Amino acid sequence: MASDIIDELVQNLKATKTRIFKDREILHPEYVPEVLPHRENEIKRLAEVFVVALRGERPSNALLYGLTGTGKTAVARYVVKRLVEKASALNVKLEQAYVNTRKVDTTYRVVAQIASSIGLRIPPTGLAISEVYRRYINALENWGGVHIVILDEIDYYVKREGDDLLYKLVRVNEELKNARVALIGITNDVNFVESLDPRVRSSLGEVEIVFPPYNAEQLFDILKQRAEKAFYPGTVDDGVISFCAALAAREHGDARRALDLLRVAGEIAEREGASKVTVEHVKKANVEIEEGRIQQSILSLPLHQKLVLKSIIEVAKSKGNATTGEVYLKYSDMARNLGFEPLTQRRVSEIISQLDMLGLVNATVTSRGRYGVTKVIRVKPELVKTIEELLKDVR
DNA sequence: AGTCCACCGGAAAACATGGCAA
DNA sequence: TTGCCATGTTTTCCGGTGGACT
Repeated sequence: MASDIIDELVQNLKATKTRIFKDREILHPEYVPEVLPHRENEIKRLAEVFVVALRGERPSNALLYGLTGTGKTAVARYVVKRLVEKASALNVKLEQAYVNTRKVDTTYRVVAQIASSIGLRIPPTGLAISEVYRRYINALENWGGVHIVILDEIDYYVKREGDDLLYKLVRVNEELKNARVALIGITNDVNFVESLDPRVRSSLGEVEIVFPPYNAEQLFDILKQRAEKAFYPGTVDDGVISFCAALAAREHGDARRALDLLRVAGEIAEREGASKVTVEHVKKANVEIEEGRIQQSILSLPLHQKLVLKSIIEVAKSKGNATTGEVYLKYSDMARNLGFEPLTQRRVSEIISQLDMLGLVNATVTSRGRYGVTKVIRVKPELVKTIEELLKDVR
């Protein structure tokens, strides 16, 4: 029985596998293409600054700004990758470290990851940060090359952990005799720089490069270029591509978004066994991306978060909205019925804020005068069903 | 003009876990 | 083994607050 289903899927896979995608990887956000259209100026500026690394000198630090999906990361990785290739051809000691400080989110782990790119293994925990730091500097000194460190999304990091690490990294060269460290900071938040210690700012931002958003035509070129490699000829018309470009251009020219749309549209087309990707597929992709994001975030919620969300739904269903106090009562009940000790209201309040940030509910602090200040929580009606369904049997 | 509600949200500290080094 | 460390979650404590109500 079950094997029939599997057989069928495997049949489908064989039948459709090669029809639309030639190489799906090309559309993945991580992929760094050989050519970056409409970023020639940025590439040139960054390369001009960093090329001195090939002489073993320390390049100026650079700071790249721009909204999400404007090619900051791609440009940085592209330039550095090319330089490292050149360096090994010229026998120059040059290495790169790339850290996304939103994913790798503590000082310890950031330093550990930077260090690992010059072959230094740091245990996942157990050491004092100062010790990790010392080991990195020693390793650098023994190695004696130029280390280019790309810190992606540093605004997130600095908001959480402060700028101590940046301060140290920026001044690390003072402690080094043989080796050099150069930084490339990447941020989405233009105001972020203001919040930095002035000394860090001036030295991290020795060179600043601003990435303007792409417009629809530029997005079209980017998609077109990738689509030619990712899809078989004749499976994706220009009309489809420009539709993706237009949708993404509406969202401040986010190229990542555009690529996602195109990739998911292709996947849908493939699933449906269509021979071409159509505008309809793109529309479906647009919906699917959003729904998938929501489902994903609900299902991956920890138990208490789920209970809180469930309580919100139940309270809001009868009244239209809910307040922290009401939700807390409901939640405490629920937790006790299931045999758990409820968390404190302070904590639940925080959980509600998190749910808000995930976009699952809408919580705004509102003063109701005589009746106190509280979060008024609302849930989008179209989400209620989905959430109820997904949280039906939380235990 | 002042009161006072019902929370907010920052800060610190407790607690739990997991790991290193010697 | 013992002592130290990082990290993540939650609790404890508490000053702060916008505006309806008196």
